[in-house]
Amino acid sequence: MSKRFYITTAIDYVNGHPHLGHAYEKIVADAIARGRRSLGLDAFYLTGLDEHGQKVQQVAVAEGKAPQAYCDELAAVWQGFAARLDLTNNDFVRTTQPRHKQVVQRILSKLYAEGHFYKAMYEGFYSPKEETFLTEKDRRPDGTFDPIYGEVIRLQEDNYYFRLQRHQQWLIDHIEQNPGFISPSYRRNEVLGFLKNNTLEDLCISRPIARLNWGIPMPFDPDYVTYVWFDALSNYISVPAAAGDAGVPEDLRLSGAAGGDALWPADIHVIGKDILKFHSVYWPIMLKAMGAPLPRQVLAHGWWQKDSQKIAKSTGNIVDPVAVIDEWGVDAFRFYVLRELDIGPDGNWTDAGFRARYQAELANGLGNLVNRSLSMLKRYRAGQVPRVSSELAPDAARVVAETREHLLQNQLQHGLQAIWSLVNRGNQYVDHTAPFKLAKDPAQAARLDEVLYSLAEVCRVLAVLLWPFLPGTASKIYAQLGLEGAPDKLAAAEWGGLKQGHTIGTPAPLFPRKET
RNA sequence: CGCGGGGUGGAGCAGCCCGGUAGCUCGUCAGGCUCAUAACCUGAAGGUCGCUGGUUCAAAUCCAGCCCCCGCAACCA
Repeated sequence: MSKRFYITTAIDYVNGHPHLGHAYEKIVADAIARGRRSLGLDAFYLTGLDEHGQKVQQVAVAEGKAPQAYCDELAAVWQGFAARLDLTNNDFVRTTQPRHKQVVQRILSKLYAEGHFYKAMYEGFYSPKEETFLTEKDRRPDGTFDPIYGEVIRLQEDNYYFRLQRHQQWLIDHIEQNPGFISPSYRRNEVLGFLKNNTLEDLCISRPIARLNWGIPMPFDPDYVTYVWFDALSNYISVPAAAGDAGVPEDLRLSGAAGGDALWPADIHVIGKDILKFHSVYWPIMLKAMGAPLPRQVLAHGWWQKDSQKIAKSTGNIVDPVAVIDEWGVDAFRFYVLRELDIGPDGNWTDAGFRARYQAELANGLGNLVNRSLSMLKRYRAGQVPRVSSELAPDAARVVAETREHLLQNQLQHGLQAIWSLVNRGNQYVDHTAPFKLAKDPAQAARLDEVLYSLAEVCRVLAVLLWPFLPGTASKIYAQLGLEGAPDKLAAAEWGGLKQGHTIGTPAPLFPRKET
């Protein structure tokens, strides 16, 4: 049995519509997944929705719908969104699916039986309006609470708690001994700092059914449902567990051994920096308690701002990914977010920056290179590929090697930079060799063949390199080259793929310039 | 002393972990070219790398302190 490459995103809370941040995370994970596949691995990409919780229940009721019907409607929106982003997710998990609920209940039963939970009374401030507990830290200096919480009452209730403290030391050791477990490294330091300077408080994992019934029932106590985070985090393992995955502890699997290669443990959990603690503290502890191996890496990305301001629906400072894709195409969107922002730091979306990258790098850079190269081949050689020559082979080989390394390191931004160095090299090459001049001199025919071959082949190599990032564009380049299939294997980037005598298709601008 | 991120030529960023000619895109100026989506290529101007100290033969890069922006602070990617 060997191991497949398994990558996940956070599952999104269904209460609301997709925005830039969601799109970014999904595209990052998709590019990594495609990159791994291009490198020859069998990659499985999971994304999905978190559908339980008070807000869902609340909104559904307000709209006069059953919560499940409400979720079904929005799930269609989110799945459509994934398709618009050109994601290659292999599955789409919804926490209301029977497979997920069954696995979560198995996990709960197991942990309960093994003494990881206890019941205790909680007493504290509670805001019915926001349906949230408040602590002393939420009080303002004068002792009152912010008006957004409405009337704040004192509440007592029994709940189940997950014992965390016993897990603190091994987790610290694990993070210290596995430098790649939390990435980037400054996020790792942040978690270590937290773990070393605080005592973990036990995690409340239940809600009384009287207050919230839209959740997974606690298998050992019908008066409670599972607290959302326990439910949500489990999705990463519930999907493989339901499929009988060989990497999941046997008592958690729903079906017998499915055979084939194991998915679990996950190779990468792509998440936002805001939920780092859940993924690097609570989730590993949950897994340890259930006897499952830990994921290899938690990869935390940053947040987008727009025009240096926080993105907020309330102020209207938003980016609508679907609107951008409608206007500019999905690859332009994917390109901007992947090229603009490295995985980790916060980024800043500006419409001017988007247009600038589109115009300069996509239209004038890549698009123009492909268009002029193929146009000349069409015009001077009737679209017939001349005999193989290799003047640009060293440049291509260098960029292929760099891109391969960057893909392995999940350095998507650097990968695109490397690829564009080849784009620029191609445009420079046209200028230096001036095939349009060679074409006027019959004595230069052999030289013209060399140049035209190198240009066409560079376009082909670029298509292969671009596949993880801009799959639609990569396919278009292949189509314009008259090639069958998808440029989805990096091995195909080896120089000399275009054969003499092959006839290319019809050149057309990949990224039309926009009048602005 | 809550936690974290950032301060690099006009704008936006990379480089900092693993010290050693300050790189990229846009913009500006001057040339070239005409195959191509008026795109492309070449060259130039422009930076005391937030401030102050320290370590070092050498610091944007390591250490200490300070100033200034910005996020987060249990269910928001």
